[in-house]
Amino acid sequence: MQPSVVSNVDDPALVEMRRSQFVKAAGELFARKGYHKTTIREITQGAGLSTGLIYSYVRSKEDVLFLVLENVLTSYLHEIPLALENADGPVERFCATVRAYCRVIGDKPHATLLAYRETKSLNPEYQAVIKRMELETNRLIIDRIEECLAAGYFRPVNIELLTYRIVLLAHGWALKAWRLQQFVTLEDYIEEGLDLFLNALMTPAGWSHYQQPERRTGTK
Amino acid sequence: MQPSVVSNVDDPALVEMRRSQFVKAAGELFARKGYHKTTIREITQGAGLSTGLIYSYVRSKEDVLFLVLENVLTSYLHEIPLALENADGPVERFCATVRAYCRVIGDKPHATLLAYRETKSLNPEYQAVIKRMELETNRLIIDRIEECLAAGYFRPVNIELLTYRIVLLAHGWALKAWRLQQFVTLEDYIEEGLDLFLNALMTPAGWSHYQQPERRTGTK
Amino acid sequence: MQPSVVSNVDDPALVEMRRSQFVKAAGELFARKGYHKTTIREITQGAGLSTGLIYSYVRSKEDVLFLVLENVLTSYLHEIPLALENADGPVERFCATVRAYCRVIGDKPHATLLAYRETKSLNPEYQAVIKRMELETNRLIIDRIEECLAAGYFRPVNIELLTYRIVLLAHGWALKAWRLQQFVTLEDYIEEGLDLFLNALMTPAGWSHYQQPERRTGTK
Amino acid sequence: MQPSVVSNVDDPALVEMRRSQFVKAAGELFARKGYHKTTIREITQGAGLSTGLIYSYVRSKEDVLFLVLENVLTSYLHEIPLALENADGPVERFCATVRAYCRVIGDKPHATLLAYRETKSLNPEYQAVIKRMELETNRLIIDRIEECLAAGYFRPVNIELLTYRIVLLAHGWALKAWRLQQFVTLEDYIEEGLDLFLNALMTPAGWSHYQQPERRTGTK
DNA sequence: GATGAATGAGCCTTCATTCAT
DNA sequence: CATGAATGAAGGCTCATTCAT
Repeated sequence: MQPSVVSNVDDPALVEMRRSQFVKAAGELFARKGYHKTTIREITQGAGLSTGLIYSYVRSKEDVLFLVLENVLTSYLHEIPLALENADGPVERFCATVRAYCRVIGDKPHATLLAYRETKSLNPEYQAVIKRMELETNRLIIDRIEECLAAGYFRPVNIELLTYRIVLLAHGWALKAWRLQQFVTLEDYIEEGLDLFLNALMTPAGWSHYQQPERRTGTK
Repeated sequence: MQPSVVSNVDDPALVEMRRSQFVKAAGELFARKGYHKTTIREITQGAGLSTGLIYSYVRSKEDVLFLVLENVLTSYLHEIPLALENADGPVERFCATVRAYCRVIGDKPHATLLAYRETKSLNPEYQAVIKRMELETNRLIIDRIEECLAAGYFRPVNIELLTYRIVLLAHGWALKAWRLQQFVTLEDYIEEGLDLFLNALMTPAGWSHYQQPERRTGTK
Repeated sequence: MQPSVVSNVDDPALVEMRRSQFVKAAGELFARKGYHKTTIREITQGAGLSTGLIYSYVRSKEDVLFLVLENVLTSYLHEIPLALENADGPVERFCATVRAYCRVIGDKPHATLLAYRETKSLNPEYQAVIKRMELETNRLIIDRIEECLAAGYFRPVNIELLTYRIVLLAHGWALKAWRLQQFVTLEDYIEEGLDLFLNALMTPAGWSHYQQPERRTGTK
Repeated sequence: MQPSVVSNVDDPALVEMRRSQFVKAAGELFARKGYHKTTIREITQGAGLSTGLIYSYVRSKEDVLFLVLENVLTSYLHEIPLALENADGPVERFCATVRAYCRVIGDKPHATLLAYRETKSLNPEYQAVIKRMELETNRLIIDRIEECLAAGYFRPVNIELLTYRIVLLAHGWALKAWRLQQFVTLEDYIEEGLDLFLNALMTPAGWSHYQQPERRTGTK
């Protein structure tokens, strides 16, 4: 991994610690007020440190935004795979991943919103890094789909497109949570969404191997 | 309609014309550089007019953003219903609306991205107006769903939730066009999406009344 | 008299009329909001005319201020001498002039305040004209003092200084009216002030010829 | 004292120093060019500091004006009472205060003129503070008058009114210095003014206790 | 003569960034 | 390493003035 954001300070543990302080404060402020309306002073004050110090750990305000977004994406990359630990078959693993993705986003929808809103405020290089990380996250889903296809449990599909449909299922909650929350819980939103996909995707072989959970809406 | 943005100038035709000039220039700049990085000077130059003039037609830079977003939403509200003119049955009307929604957004994805990115830059009052307009647009879909339900062509569903799934189908294209375009056309994206929903929603009665187009992916 | 403020318009009667419209509106606005916080638009709107028109009767905003101030000073020059019509002896004429001066100012204290506040906003040439007019007004007092001296009714005094003491008596009311009004009427303020001066100035010969009004405070 | 003007900077000594730099520069500029024609850049340059810095010590340009005026009034409040140190009897103390007031104003007439000219440029709250300070200054005079009355050295008078006559004596010099200087010195202006008042005010008891200075104009 | 839309210079204020301590 | 005062470029907005109609 490239040392995308450079620091004046040598001690890596200190760098790590200070950055996480700034990123935490900045994340909250950016989510609430937006990147441009947040000042460096607010960030450093929020972190309980002095104004100038942040420039020992970051070259510019833009770096801070990048670190915040990188942080969000990295957490996805770390947390989603944990869901596979207790999942057995290919379909179960697919479902577990979708649920994990949705829950991770449902857990901090503001972070995802922030990514949608402010990624464009980054320079092209940083944007590219963020996009690359999104693609890495997508891979978590793609791999599950391919497992299901390999097992003959899913019909042939455009894998990339299906992946994005699932990404949009997850992100959709963050994007429209302000309204969706009024008439559905996150868990119901997930299950109904999964149901939709499984019904369209699963082969008979798939169904026979898949232990469906109780609640199902559009059974065939 | 509330005269949400006031003007110094009396002649309504002139107001209309100048505003559309400013809105056009601003829309392009906001989409390319973002709201905050765009200056009033750039907007007025883009419109071929002098710096100060814009303040005869708008009270603040924020007003310009509101007008741009209002303009986008209004165009949706006007253009989507046109698709109903040649659609006969309830399901056909539903499909026509979904297609129209997706195409309207596919036509100017930057406008939709702008709405996602910058609505938060508006004051709460303006945000509320924008949200209300989004709900009005949703109604175009809700009405189609209810027609299908009334005719017994769709199974019982959570209407609001289904509406948002369709909204996300349409918006999803704008949000992820940078990647989706690489492996699917808008039309295929639409049809496959529609297919997914119809398979999950349609009753046998629905199928017997609905003239499916040639291309279908997940046949029953 | 120099045509200090020039106009594009030929018809003198029209010039006179329009100017008085603008001066009236401007006078009120300047007194209320100050010269700099008043806009040309407010003035023209206050006069019920269009923005551009004022520049046919005046070269600049500064000209308007000059006209307003000139107007005030001119009115003093016209109104104060009227008090002499019914005044007989030198002392009576002196007193009548002092009273008239104070009353003229008491009548529109805002105009005098405006002169104190905004004369410095004029260019040096205009300031000089205003000062010259003030000196002309002073002459109305000086002449009265000289009459009393010539008659042997006033002791020898520094005429200019005495004049300014009287000017300050009059202007003082305008300058401090906000407080003075709370514990004295203008008429009492005048009479007590006059009394002060007469006691200090009058010779025995003066007293024997002067019909004192009833009310006197500090009699010897 | 209320912290009417707030500062970003903590160190009180620094705040004090910087403010006095800005106030000094601003005071001169305001007196020469007026408040509105003076720019923040001129003030900061005059203080030898950078443009933005002033906003660490002041919230707005208006604050600067307030500080300048407050500074003037405060200096009156501090300096005038010093005159009492060597003054013995009530009348001596009265005269000393009047002289001190006149001299303080004669020392920096521009400051007093500035107060007359620009107080209205302040918001109502600040105006009220300034007026309150003027009343505090008046108290310095009122107290002297009351001493003289208590001792039976002055005849009964309207104290407030007399106070304002003295205030106007002092301010009058600032207001008309441009002309008065041409035919009288400040000291003569003061003594002649005092003389006028004493002759009108003093009781026989007063005279017998008061050591008149040599120079007297209107002797009894 | 009258109108009012258009111009554009200029000002207050903000805030990312620097650097002396 | 940390602090926070200082810098100065840049942007939103106002408004006197012009000029085509």
